[in-house]
Amino acid sequence: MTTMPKKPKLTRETIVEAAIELIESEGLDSLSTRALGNRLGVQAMSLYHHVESKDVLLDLITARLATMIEFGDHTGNWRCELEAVSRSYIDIARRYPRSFPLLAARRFNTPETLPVLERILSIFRRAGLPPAGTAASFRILGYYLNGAGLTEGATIEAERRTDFHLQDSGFLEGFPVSGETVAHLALPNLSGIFEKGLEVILDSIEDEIRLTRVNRPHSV
Amino acid sequence: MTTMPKKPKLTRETIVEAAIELIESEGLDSLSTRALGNRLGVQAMSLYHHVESKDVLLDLITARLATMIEFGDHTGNWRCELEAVSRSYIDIARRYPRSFPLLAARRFNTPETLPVLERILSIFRRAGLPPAGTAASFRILGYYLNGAGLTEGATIEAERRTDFHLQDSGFLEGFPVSGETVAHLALPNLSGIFEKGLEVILDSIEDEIRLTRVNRPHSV
DNA sequence: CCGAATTGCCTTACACCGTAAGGATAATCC
DNA sequence: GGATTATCCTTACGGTGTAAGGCAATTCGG
Repeated sequence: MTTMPKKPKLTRETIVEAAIELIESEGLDSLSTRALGNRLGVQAMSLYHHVESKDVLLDLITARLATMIEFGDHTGNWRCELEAVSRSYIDIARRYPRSFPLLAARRFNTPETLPVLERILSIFRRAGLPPAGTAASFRILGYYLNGAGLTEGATIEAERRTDFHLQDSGFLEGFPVSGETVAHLALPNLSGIFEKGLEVILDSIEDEIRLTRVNRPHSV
Repeated sequence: MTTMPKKPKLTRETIVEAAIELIESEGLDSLSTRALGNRLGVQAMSLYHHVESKDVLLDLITARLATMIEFGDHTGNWRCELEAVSRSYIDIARRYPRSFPLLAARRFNTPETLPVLERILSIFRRAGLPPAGTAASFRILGYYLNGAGLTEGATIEAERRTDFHLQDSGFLEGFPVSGETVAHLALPNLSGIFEKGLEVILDSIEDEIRLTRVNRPHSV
Protein backbone atom coordinates (compact mmCIF):
# COMPACT_ATOMS: atom_id res chain seq x y z
CA MET A 1 0.00 0.00 0.00
CA THR A 2 2.20 2.71 1.30
CA THR A 3 5.30 2.34 -0.79
CA MET A 4 7.83 5.01 -0.19
CA PRO A 5 10.12 5.41 -3.15
CA LYS A 6 12.88 7.96 -2.90
CA LYS A 7 13.53 9.67 0.39
CA PRO A 8 11.76 13.02 0.31
CA LYS A 9 13.65 16.30 0.67
CA LEU A 10 10.39 18.14 1.17
CA THR A 11 7.43 17.84 3.48
CA ARG A 12 4.42 20.06 3.97
CA GLU A 13 5.86 21.12 7.29
CA THR A 14 9.29 22.14 6.02
CA ILE A 15 7.69 24.01 3.15
CA VAL A 16 5.40 25.96 5.46
CA GLU A 17 8.24 26.66 7.85
CA ALA A 18 10.47 27.91 5.07
CA ALA A 19 7.64 30.02 3.69
CA ILE A 20 7.18 31.79 7.01
CA GLU A 21 10.92 32.40 7.28
CA LEU A 22 10.92 33.78 3.75
CA ILE A 23 8.01 36.11 4.47
CA GLU A 24 9.63 37.38 7.62
CA SER A 25 12.97 38.07 5.99
CA GLU A 26 11.83 39.31 2.58
CA GLY A 27 8.22 40.35 3.00
CA LEU A 28 4.89 38.85 2.02
CA ASP A 29 5.14 40.02 -1.59
CA SER A 30 8.44 38.22 -1.97
CA LEU A 31 6.92 34.84 -1.23
CA SER A 32 6.99 33.25 -4.66
CA THR A 33 7.10 29.59 -5.54
CA ARG A 34 10.46 30.11 -7.22
CA ALA A 35 12.00 31.95 -4.27
CA LEU A 36 10.62 29.38 -1.87
CA GLY A 37 11.92 26.50 -3.95
CA ASN A 38 15.28 28.18 -4.12
CA ARG A 39 15.40 28.48 -0.34
CA LEU A 40 14.66 24.76 -0.08
CA GLY A 41 17.18 23.77 -2.75
CA VAL A 42 14.46 22.68 -5.12
CA GLN A 43 12.68 23.81 -8.26
CA ALA A 44 9.43 25.75 -7.98
CA MET A 45 7.26 23.01 -9.42
CA SER A 46 8.50 20.46 -6.90
CA LEU A 47 6.47 22.21 -4.24
CA TYR A 48 3.29 21.30 -6.06
CA HIS A 49 3.67 17.65 -5.15
CA HIS A 50 3.17 18.59 -1.52
CA VAL A 51 0.92 21.65 -1.72
CA GLU A 52 -1.84 21.99 -4.33
CA SER A 53 -1.51 25.69 -4.92
CA LYS A 54 -0.12 28.87 -3.51
CA ASP A 55 -3.50 29.68 -2.04
CA VAL A 56 -3.48 26.42 -0.12
CA LEU A 57 0.05 27.23 1.01
CA LEU A 58 -1.24 30.50 2.44
CA ASP A 59 -3.96 28.55 4.24
CA LEU A 60 -1.32 26.24 5.68
CA ILE A 61 0.74 29.20 6.85
CA THR A 62 -2.37 30.62 8.49
CA ALA A 63 -2.99 27.31 10.20
CA ARG A 64 0.61 27.07 11.34
CA LEU A 65 0.37 30.49 12.93
CA ALA A 66 -3.03 29.76 14.43
CA THR A 67 -1.77 26.63 16.13
CA MET A 68 0.94 28.69 17.80
CA ILE A 69 -1.78 30.11 20.03
CA GLU A 70 -1.06 28.92 23.55
CA PHE A 71 -3.90 28.34 25.96
CA GLY A 72 -1.91 28.22 29.18
CA ASP A 73 -3.16 26.21 32.12
CA HIS A 74 -6.74 25.11 32.10
CA THR A 75 -7.50 27.01 35.29
CA GLY A 76 -11.25 27.27 35.05
CA ASN A 77 -10.79 31.04 35.33
CA TRP A 78 -12.13 32.27 32.02
CA ARG A 79 -10.59 35.70 32.39
CA CYS A 80 -7.08 34.32 32.88
CA GLU A 81 -7.61 32.00 29.97
CA LEU A 82 -8.77 34.74 27.62
CA GLU A 83 -5.91 36.93 28.73
CA ALA A 84 -3.46 34.16 27.97
CA VAL A 85 -4.97 33.52 24.55
CA SER A 86 -5.01 37.23 23.75
CA ARG A 87 -1.40 37.79 24.76
CA SER A 88 -0.36 34.70 22.91
CA TYR A 89 -2.15 36.00 19.81
CA ILE A 90 -0.56 39.44 19.89
CA ASP A 91 2.76 37.74 20.49
CA ILE A 92 2.37 35.96 17.18
CA ALA A 93 1.84 39.32 15.51
CA ARG A 94 5.00 40.63 17.18
CA ARG A 95 7.13 37.65 16.25
CA TYR A 96 5.75 37.30 12.72
CA PRO A 97 4.71 40.84 11.81
CA ARG A 98 4.88 40.24 8.08
CA SER A 99 2.94 36.97 8.14
CA PHE A 100 0.32 38.10 10.60
CA PRO A 101 -1.91 39.79 8.00
CA LEU A 102 -2.70 36.31 6.71
CA LEU A 103 -3.98 35.31 10.13
CA ALA A 104 -6.04 38.48 10.43
CA ALA A 105 -7.56 38.23 6.97
CA ARG A 106 -8.40 34.54 6.75
CA ARG A 107 -11.12 32.79 8.72
CA PHE A 108 -10.55 29.88 11.07
CA ASN A 109 -12.58 27.50 8.96
CA THR A 110 -10.07 24.98 7.71
CA PRO A 111 -9.81 21.56 9.35
CA GLU A 112 -6.50 22.61 10.89
CA THR A 113 -7.79 25.80 12.48
CA LEU A 114 -11.23 24.67 13.62
CA PRO A 115 -9.88 22.92 16.74
CA VAL A 116 -8.33 26.23 17.77
CA LEU A 117 -11.60 28.05 17.21
CA GLU A 118 -13.41 25.41 19.19
CA ARG A 119 -11.12 25.80 22.18
CA ILE A 120 -11.45 29.58 22.18
CA LEU A 121 -15.23 29.57 21.88
CA SER A 122 -15.39 26.99 24.65
CA ILE A 123 -13.81 29.43 27.06
CA PHE A 124 -16.69 31.83 26.52
CA ARG A 125 -19.26 29.08 26.86
CA ARG A 126 -17.74 27.73 30.07
CA ALA A 127 -17.73 31.25 31.42
CA GLY A 128 -21.50 31.11 31.26
CA LEU A 129 -22.31 32.88 28.01
CA PRO A 130 -25.02 31.51 25.69
CA PRO A 131 -24.16 30.96 22.02
CA ALA A 132 -25.26 34.45 20.96
CA GLY A 133 -23.29 36.11 23.74
CA THR A 134 -20.32 33.91 22.92
CA ALA A 135 -20.47 35.01 19.31
CA ALA A 136 -20.69 38.69 20.24
CA SER A 137 -17.90 38.64 22.82
CA PHE A 138 -15.68 36.51 20.62
CA ARG A 139 -16.13 38.88 17.72
CA ILE A 140 -15.49 42.02 19.78
CA LEU A 141 -12.34 40.57 21.29
CA GLY A 142 -11.28 39.28 17.90
CA TYR A 143 -11.80 42.64 16.26
CA TYR A 144 -9.56 44.19 18.85
CA LEU A 145 -6.85 41.55 18.63
CA ASN A 146 -6.70 41.54 14.86
CA GLY A 147 -6.59 45.30 14.67
CA ALA A 148 -3.93 45.48 17.35
CA GLY A 149 -1.84 42.78 15.71
CA LEU A 150 -2.05 44.40 12.30
CA THR A 151 -1.13 47.84 13.58
CA GLU A 152 1.69 46.59 15.79
CA GLY A 153 3.03 44.56 12.91
CA ALA A 154 2.84 47.52 10.57
CA THR A 155 4.55 49.69 13.17
CA ILE A 156 7.38 47.20 13.59
CA GLU A 157 7.74 47.14 9.83
CA ALA A 158 7.63 50.94 9.53
CA GLU A 159 10.18 51.55 12.26
CA ARG A 160 12.57 49.06 10.68
CA ARG A 161 12.56 51.01 7.45
CA THR A 162 15.35 53.47 6.89
CA ASP A 163 13.94 55.34 3.89
CA PHE A 164 10.94 57.04 5.43
CA HIS A 165 10.03 58.18 8.92
CA LEU A 166 6.99 60.38 9.34
CA GLN A 167 8.56 62.25 12.22
CA ASP A 168 11.31 63.81 10.14
CA SER A 169 9.55 63.94 6.79
CA GLY A 170 8.12 67.43 7.22
CA PHE A 171 4.70 66.06 6.32
CA LEU A 172 3.55 66.86 9.83
CA GLU A 173 3.96 70.56 9.26
CA GLY A 174 0.56 72.13 9.57
CA PHE A 175 -0.83 69.27 11.61
CA PRO A 176 -0.03 70.21 15.20
CA VAL A 177 -2.21 67.63 16.92
CA SER A 178 -0.80 64.82 14.82
CA GLY A 179 2.65 66.19 15.51
CA GLU A 180 2.32 66.04 19.27
CA THR A 181 0.65 62.62 19.14
CA VAL A 182 2.90 60.58 16.87
CA ALA A 183 5.64 60.18 19.46
CA HIS A 184 3.11 58.45 21.72
CA LEU A 185 2.17 56.08 18.91
CA ALA A 186 5.70 54.68 18.64
CA LEU A 187 6.39 51.00 19.16
CA PRO A 188 7.53 51.12 22.81
CA ASN A 189 4.15 52.54 23.84
CA LEU A 190 2.03 50.02 22.03
CA SER A 191 2.30 47.14 24.48
CA GLY A 192 0.96 49.32 27.29
CA ILE A 193 -1.87 50.50 25.08
CA PHE A 194 -2.64 46.93 24.12
CA GLU A 195 -2.90 45.82 27.74
CA LYS A 196 -5.17 48.72 28.57
CA GLY A 197 -7.56 48.01 25.73
CA LEU A 198 -7.52 44.31 26.52
CA GLU A 199 -8.63 44.95 30.09
CA VAL A 200 -11.43 47.20 28.84
CA ILE A 201 -12.76 44.45 26.65
CA LEU A 202 -12.39 41.73 29.25
CA ASP A 203 -14.21 43.97 31.74
CA SER A 204 -17.07 44.30 29.29
CA ILE A 205 -17.20 40.53 28.88
CA GLU A 206 -17.31 40.22 32.66
CA ASP A 207 -20.29 42.57 32.72
CA GLU A 208 -21.97 40.56 30.01
CA ILE A 209 -21.49 37.33 31.94
CA ARG A 210 -22.84 38.86 35.13
CA LEU A 211 -25.87 40.13 33.24
CA THR A 212 -26.44 36.71 31.74
CA ARG A 213 -26.32 35.07 35.15
CA VAL A 214 -28.92 37.48 36.52
CA ASN A 215 -31.35 36.97 33.67
CA ARG A 216 -30.97 33.25 33.12
CA PRO A 217 -29.44 31.99 36.34
CA HIS A 218 -29.39 28.26 35.63
CA SER A 219 -29.04 27.76 31.91
CA VAL A 220 -25.94 27.30 29.87
CA MET B 1 4.98 77.27 -18.60
CA THR B 2 1.87 75.28 -18.23
CA THR B 3 1.03 74.39 -21.78
CA MET B 4 -1.77 71.94 -22.08
CA PRO B 5 -1.55 70.05 -25.33
CA LYS B 6 -4.13 67.41 -26.08
CA LYS B 7 -7.21 67.08 -23.94
CA PRO B 8 -6.62 64.28 -21.42
CA LYS B 9 -8.83 61.20 -21.25
CA LEU B 10 -7.36 60.29 -17.89
CA THR B 11 -6.95 62.04 -14.56
CA ARG B 12 -5.71 60.77 -11.24
CA GLU B 13 -9.25 60.93 -9.94
CA THR B 14 -10.87 58.91 -12.71
CA ILE B 15 -8.10 56.32 -12.43
CA VAL B 16 -8.58 55.94 -8.69
CA GLU B 17 -12.33 55.80 -9.07
CA ALA B 18 -12.10 53.13 -11.74
CA ALA B 19 -9.62 51.18 -9.65
CA ILE B 20 -12.02 51.06 -6.70
CA GLU B 21 -14.84 49.94 -8.98
CA LEU B 22 -12.61 47.26 -10.42
CA ILE B 23 -11.60 46.00 -7.00
CA GLU B 24 -15.19 45.87 -5.83
CA SER B 25 -16.41 43.99 -8.87
CA GLU B 26 -13.46 41.68 -9.51
CA GLY B 27 -11.50 41.56 -6.26
CA LEU B 28 -8.27 43.10 -5.05
CA ASP B 29 -6.09 40.53 -6.81
CA SER B 30 -7.71 41.39 -10.12
CA LEU B 31 -6.56 44.98 -9.97
CA SER B 32 -3.85 44.97 -12.63
CA THR B 33 -2.61 47.86 -14.69
CA ARG B 34 -3.78 46.13 -17.83
CA ALA B 35 -7.26 45.40 -16.51
CA LEU B 36 -7.55 48.93 -15.20
CA GLY B 37 -6.38 50.40 -18.48
CA ASN B 38 -8.87 48.24 -20.31
CA ARG B 39 -11.69 49.52 -18.11
CA LEU B 40 -10.65 53.07 -18.96
CA GLY B 41 -10.25 52.41 -22.68
CA VAL B 42 -6.53 52.89 -22.53
CA GLN B 43 -3.30 50.91 -22.57
CA ALA B 44 -1.68 49.88 -19.31
CA MET B 45 1.33 52.12 -19.67
CA SER B 46 -0.81 55.21 -20.16
CA LEU B 47 -1.67 55.11 -16.50
CA TYR B 48 1.95 55.74 -15.61
CA HIS B 49 1.75 59.30 -16.89
CA HIS B 50 -0.66 60.06 -14.07
CA VAL B 51 0.39 57.65 -11.32
CA GLU B 52 4.04 56.76 -10.69
CA SER B 53 3.52 53.14 -9.75
CA LYS B 54 0.95 50.65 -8.65
CA ASP B 55 2.04 51.14 -5.06
CA VAL B 56 1.28 54.84 -5.32
CA LEU B 57 -2.06 53.94 -6.85
CA LEU B 58 -2.84 51.83 -3.80
CA ASP B 59 -1.91 54.80 -1.63
CA LEU B 60 -4.28 56.98 -3.63
CA ILE B 61 -7.06 54.46 -3.24
CA THR B 62 -6.40 54.41 0.49
CA ALA B 63 -6.57 58.20 0.56
CA ARG B 64 -9.77 58.22 -1.46
CA LEU B 65 -11.40 55.85 1.00
CA ALA B 66 -10.02 57.74 4.00
CA THR B 67 -11.49 61.00 2.80
CA MET B 68 -14.90 59.35 2.65
CA ILE B 69 -14.93 59.49 6.45
CA GLU B 70 -17.70 61.85 7.46
CA PHE B 71 -17.39 63.89 10.63
CA GLY B 72 -21.00 64.95 11.00
CA ASP B 73 -21.87 68.14 12.75
CA HIS B 74 -19.23 69.79 14.85
CA THR B 75 -21.35 69.52 17.98
CA GLY B 76 -18.69 69.87 20.62
CA ASN B 77 -19.92 66.56 21.99
CA TRP B 78 -16.88 64.35 21.56
CA ARG B 79 -18.82 61.14 22.06
CA CYS B 80 -21.28 61.93 19.28
CA GLU B 81 -18.42 62.92 17.05
CA LEU B 82 -16.47 59.73 17.66
CA GLU B 83 -19.61 57.69 17.14
CA ALA B 84 -20.20 59.42 13.84
CA VAL B 85 -16.63 58.87 12.69
CA SER B 86 -16.73 55.24 13.77
CA ARG B 87 -19.99 54.49 12.00
CA SER B 88 -18.79 56.30 8.94
CA TYR B 89 -15.62 54.20 8.99
CA ILE B 90 -17.38 50.86 9.29
CA ASP B 91 -19.75 52.03 6.58
CA ILE B 92 -16.79 52.34 4.24
CA ALA B 93 -15.88 48.74 5.04
CA ARG B 94 -19.44 47.68 4.26
CA ARG B 95 -19.67 49.60 1.01
CA TYR B 96 -16.16 48.71 -0.17
CA PRO B 97 -15.47 45.37 1.49
CA ARG B 98 -12.83 44.33 -1.02
CA SER B 99 -10.94 47.64 -0.92
CA PHE B 100 -11.13 48.11 2.82
CA PRO B 101 -8.09 45.93 3.62
CA LEU B 102 -5.98 48.67 2.02
CA LEU B 103 -7.36 51.19 4.49
CA ALA B 104 -6.77 48.86 7.42
CA ALA B 105 -3.23 47.95 6.43
CA ARG B 106 -1.82 51.33 5.39
CA ARG B 107 -1.06 54.19 7.74
CA PHE B 108 -2.56 57.65 7.52
CA ASN B 109 0.76 59.29 6.80
CA THR B 110 0.43 60.58 3.25
CA PRO B 111 -0.28 64.25 2.61
CA GLU B 112 -3.82 63.32 1.55
CA THR B 113 -4.68 61.36 4.68
CA LEU B 114 -2.97 63.49 7.33
CA PRO B 115 -5.78 66.07 7.43
CA VAL B 116 -8.17 63.24 8.25
CA LEU B 117 -5.90 61.99 11.01
CA GLU B 118 -5.60 65.50 12.35
CA ARG B 119 -9.35 65.95 12.58
CA ILE B 120 -9.82 62.63 14.36
CA LEU B 121 -7.05 63.21 16.88
CA SER B 122 -8.44 66.69 17.52
CA ILE B 123 -11.68 65.17 18.76
CA PHE B 124 -9.79 63.34 21.49
CA ARG B 125 -7.78 66.41 22.40
CA ARG B 126 -10.83 68.64 22.59
CA ALA B 127 -12.47 66.03 24.79
CA GLY B 128 -9.78 66.79 27.34
CA LEU B 129 -7.25 64.04 26.78
CA PRO B 130 -3.51 64.82 26.83
CA PRO B 131 -1.36 63.66 23.88
CA ALA B 132 -0.51 60.32 25.50
CA GLY B 133 -4.13 59.61 26.35
CA THR B 134 -5.16 60.70 22.88
CA ALA B 135 -2.69 58.26 21.36
CA ALA B 136 -3.90 55.40 23.54
CA SER B 137 -7.60 55.97 23.01
CA PHE B 138 -7.14 56.57 19.30
CA ARG B 139 -5.21 53.35 18.93
CA ILE B 140 -7.68 51.27 20.91
CA LEU B 141 -10.63 52.59 18.96
CA GLY B 142 -8.68 52.19 15.73
CA TYR B 143 -7.79 48.59 16.53
CA TYR B 144 -11.44 47.85 17.05
CA LEU B 145 -12.63 49.63 13.93
CA ASN B 146 -10.03 48.07 11.65
CA GLY B 147 -10.68 44.60 13.01
CA ALA B 148 -14.42 45.05 12.70
CA GLY B 149 -14.16 46.41 9.18
CA LEU B 150 -11.91 43.61 8.03
CA THR B 151 -14.07 40.88 9.51
CA GLU B 152 -17.32 42.39 8.26
CA GLY B 153 -15.79 42.78 4.83
CA ALA B 154 -14.54 39.22 4.83
CA THR B 155 -17.96 38.02 5.98
CA ILE B 156 -19.72 39.89 3.19
CA GLU B 157 -17.27 38.35 0.76
CA ALA B 158 -17.68 34.85 2.21
CA GLU B 159 -21.46 34.93 2.21
CA ARG B 160 -21.48 36.07 -1.42
CA ARG B 161 -19.54 33.01 -2.45
CA THR B 162 -21.47 30.06 -3.75
CA ASP B 163 -18.72 27.44 -3.70
CA PHE B 164 -18.09 27.10 0.01
CA HIS B 165 -20.18 27.67 3.11
CA LEU B 166 -18.81 26.43 6.41
CA GLN B 167 -22.28 25.65 7.71
CA ASP B 168 -22.94 22.89 5.18
CA SER B 169 -19.39 21.73 4.60
CA GLY B 170 -19.36 19.05 7.27
CA PHE B 171 -16.16 20.56 8.63
CA LEU B 172 -18.03 21.49 11.79
CA GLU B 173 -18.58 17.85 12.67
CA GLY B 174 -16.81 17.21 15.93
CA PHE B 175 -16.80 20.87 16.92
CA PRO B 176 -20.08 21.33 18.77
CA VAL B 177 -19.34 24.73 20.25
CA SER B 178 -18.28 26.13 16.91
CA GLY B 179 -21.35 24.56 15.39
CA GLU B 180 -23.79 26.27 17.72
CA THR B 181 -21.95 29.59 17.44
CA VAL B 182 -21.46 30.08 13.70
CA ALA B 183 -25.09 30.97 13.08
CA HIS B 184 -24.68 33.91 15.45
CA LEU B 185 -21.61 35.07 13.55
CA ALA B 186 -23.54 35.56 10.32
CA LEU B 187 -23.70 38.94 8.64
CA PRO B 188 -27.11 40.11 9.95
CA ASN B 189 -25.82 39.87 13.53
CA LEU B 190 -22.62 41.79 12.98
CA SER B 191 -24.02 45.30 13.01
CA GLY B 192 -25.52 44.75 16.45
CA ILE B 193 -22.24 43.31 17.70
CA PHE B 194 -20.39 46.27 16.24
CA GLU B 195 -22.58 48.78 18.05
CA LYS B 196 -22.17 46.94 21.31
CA GLY B 197 -18.40 46.86 21.11
CA LEU B 198 -18.32 50.47 20.03
CA GLU B 199 -20.22 51.56 23.12
CA VAL B 200 -17.86 49.55 25.31
CA ILE B 201 -14.88 51.38 23.90
CA LEU B 202 -16.50 54.80 24.00
CA ASP B 203 -17.44 54.15 27.64
CA SER B 204 -13.82 53.38 28.41
CA ILE B 205 -12.75 56.61 26.75
CA GLU B 206 -15.30 58.43 28.84
CA ASP B 207 -13.76 56.90 31.97
CA GLU B 208 -10.33 57.91 30.79
CA ILE B 209 -11.43 61.50 30.24
CA ARG B 210 -13.05 61.66 33.66
CA LEU B 211 -9.91 60.30 35.26
CA THR B 212 -7.82 62.85 33.42
CA ARG B 213 -10.03 65.68 34.63
CA VAL B 214 -9.68 64.56 38.24
CA ASN B 215 -5.91 64.27 38.15
CA ARG B 216 -5.08 67.32 36.06
CA PRO B 217 -8.16 69.48 36.28
CA HIS B 218 -6.97 72.51 34.35
CA SER B 219 -4.45 71.37 31.76
CA VAL B 220 -5.03 70.35 28.21
C1' DC C 1 0.79 81.53 -39.34
C1' DC C 2 4.19 78.22 -38.74
C1' DG C 3 7.94 75.62 -36.54
C1' DA C 4 9.17 74.12 -31.72
C1' DA C 5 8.06 72.32 -27.55
C1' DT C 6 5.37 69.67 -24.65
C1' DT C 7 1.96 66.52 -23.19
C1' DG C 8 -0.83 62.23 -23.40
C1' DC C 9 -1.11 57.93 -24.97
C1' DC C 10 0.91 53.84 -27.30
C1' DT C 11 4.36 50.05 -28.59
C1' DT C 12 7.73 47.05 -27.41
C1' DA C 13 10.35 44.50 -24.28
C1' DC C 14 12.06 42.33 -19.92
C1' DA C 15 12.11 39.83 -15.81
C1' DC C 16 9.15 37.68 -12.80
C1' DC C 17 4.79 35.34 -11.42
C1' DG C 18 1.52 30.88 -10.74
C1' DT C 19 0.95 26.58 -12.65
C1' DA C 20 -0.42 22.87 -16.51
C1' DA C 21 1.79 18.91 -18.81
C1' DG C 22 4.79 15.55 -19.01
C1' DG C 23 9.60 13.37 -18.24
C1' DA C 24 13.50 11.33 -15.46
C1' DT C 25 15.05 8.92 -11.31
C1' DA C 26 15.22 6.09 -7.50
C1' DA C 27 13.24 3.37 -3.79
C1' DT C 28 10.00 -0.23 -2.76
C1' DC C 29 7.00 -4.33 -3.58
C1' DC C 30 5.67 -8.78 -5.88
C1' DG D 1 14.33 -8.16 -11.26
C1' DG D 2 10.60 -6.01 -13.41
C1' DA D 3 6.72 -3.12 -12.41
C1' DT D 4 5.09 0.43 -9.65
C1' DT D 5 5.08 4.76 -7.69
C1' DA D 6 6.59 8.88 -5.13
C1' DT D 7 9.54 12.64 -5.74
C1' DC D 8 11.67 16.04 -8.21
C1' DC D 9 12.77 18.36 -12.76
C1' DT D 10 12.06 20.58 -17.47
C1' DT D 11 9.55 23.15 -20.45
C1' DA D 12 6.07 26.24 -21.62
C1' DC D 13 2.01 29.55 -21.36
C1' DG D 14 -0.38 33.48 -20.23
C1' DG D 15 -0.35 36.82 -16.73
C1' DT D 16 2.10 40.68 -13.90
C1' DG D 17 4.61 45.56 -13.04
C1' DT D 18 7.18 48.72 -15.46
C1' DA D 19 11.56 50.72 -18.11
C1' DA D 20 12.54 52.84 -22.71
C1' DG D 21 11.31 55.10 -26.39
C1' DG D 22 7.86 56.58 -30.32
C1' DC D 23 4.17 59.30 -32.26
C1' DA D 24 0.44 62.56 -32.60
C1' DA D 25 -2.13 66.46 -30.97
C1' DT D 26 -2.12 70.85 -28.91
C1' DT D 27 -0.29 75.18 -27.46
C1' DC D 28 3.19 78.67 -27.57
C1' DG D 29 7.01 81.86 -29.36
C1' DG D 30 8.24 84.18 -33.23
